[in-house]
Amino acid sequence: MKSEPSVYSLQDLAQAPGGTAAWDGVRNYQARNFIRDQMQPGDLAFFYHSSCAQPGIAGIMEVVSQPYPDPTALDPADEHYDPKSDPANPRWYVVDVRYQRALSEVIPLARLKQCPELAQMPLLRRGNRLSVMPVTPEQWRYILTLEC
DNA sequence: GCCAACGTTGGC
DNA sequence: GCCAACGTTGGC
Repeated sequence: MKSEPSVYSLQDLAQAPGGTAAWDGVRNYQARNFIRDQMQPGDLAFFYHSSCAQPGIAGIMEVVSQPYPDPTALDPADEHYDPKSDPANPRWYVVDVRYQRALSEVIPLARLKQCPELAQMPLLRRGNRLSVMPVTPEQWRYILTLEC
């Protein structure tokens, strides 16, 4: 799950009450589908820092809620408000995530790209712009071996 | 700041 | 339903 650290970083999540926050503001249908249809409490996720000096995987968090409608989409005062989202038929979804730990060092995108084992990851596909995407168990385990 | 890649919008 | 124009993402 990607976030720009200048907007919301792993450290921000760590300092949130209970280390927990709603992963809100996702406004892409494919990413929405992953949240709404695939995520369950107990799932783990990498926190990826994008659009920054060192893009890469910064830490690990846990999904701690079922998917539910994104409240920011229904709040006219919120910058992520979507007037086309209907409370009776919500268009956008969130899950709550809880900080688990930071990696010993950020695993840079450039390092991930060097690994043939990870070539199939959507994250590494050319032109990928998804902010939420799946990681296979094999990819997950392999990435953790890159942590020194 | 540049620009490639992609998603969305809207005219037809 | 097509597709050009536009906006956004995100690495570099």
